[in-house]
Amino acid sequence: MEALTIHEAAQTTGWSPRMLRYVERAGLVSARRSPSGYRLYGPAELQRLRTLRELLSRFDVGLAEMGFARRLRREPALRAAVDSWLAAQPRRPAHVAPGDWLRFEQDKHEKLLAA
Amino acid sequence: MEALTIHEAAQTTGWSPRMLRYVERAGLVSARRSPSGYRLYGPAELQRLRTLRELLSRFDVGLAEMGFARRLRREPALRAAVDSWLAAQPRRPAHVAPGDWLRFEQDKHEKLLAA
DNA sequence: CCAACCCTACCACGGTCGTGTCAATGTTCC
DNA sequence: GGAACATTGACACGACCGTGGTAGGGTTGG
Repeated sequence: MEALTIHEAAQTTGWSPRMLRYVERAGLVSARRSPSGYRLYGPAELQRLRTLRELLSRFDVGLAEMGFARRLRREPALRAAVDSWLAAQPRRPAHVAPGDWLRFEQDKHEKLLAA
Repeated sequence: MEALTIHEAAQTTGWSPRMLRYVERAGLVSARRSPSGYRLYGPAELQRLRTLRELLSRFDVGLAEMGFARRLRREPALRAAVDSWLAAQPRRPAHVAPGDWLRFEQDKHEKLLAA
């Protein structure tokens, strides 16, 4: 089985060994461990590390923000609350009376936060 | 027209005036301005401030994280990249051969990042 | 056995977040 | 016109983020 040590994985992915450990602690890319506790990076992890790196630099996003995105996708209640809060913001549709729109969104919030 | 000054809005929403200005600069809740430049908070803004406060404390989320969620929803390319990266993570379905699953996700990433 | 690697656990340091306070200046209202 | 508010800008400060380093101790392989 082809598996790279943390230093080798760093070389081929553009991260530093230090950052690979940090990325793992951030819950984004974990490596399996050898019997003695060494991190072992397989092709899947290497690919994930490369695309992660590309994503972060292309959009100027941080690891913490990726962590929050991950949280959004595994906590449906959080996602629903955030989504509905944000949905109530933008240019409200002109064909809905402002009062009605507001009441609609308020109700939605009450229901969601009551859960 | 019923509109509160920043101090009054603070009282009834649980924020401090300082934080109301901060929230505005974070792009989350803006107040319209009086002719002389004073912020004027209407019922809609007050409601949004209250629900925002509830959301943040209930889920232990920060303003910056809400800002990122907002970014996710208004930058489809970012959202697609983040979503697809995260989608490739969890326990991969056992009925798909690991190699195939990996290649599938890699292809998806290449297509998305090439856009 | 020894060099070269790995582990965790710390210290450091500039940057941002969340918050308060203070200063200098303009507005409202009695 | 003076008290009580508003504005922006700055300084401060503890907490966390991203990153590097170092230290003390285990593992691997020639």
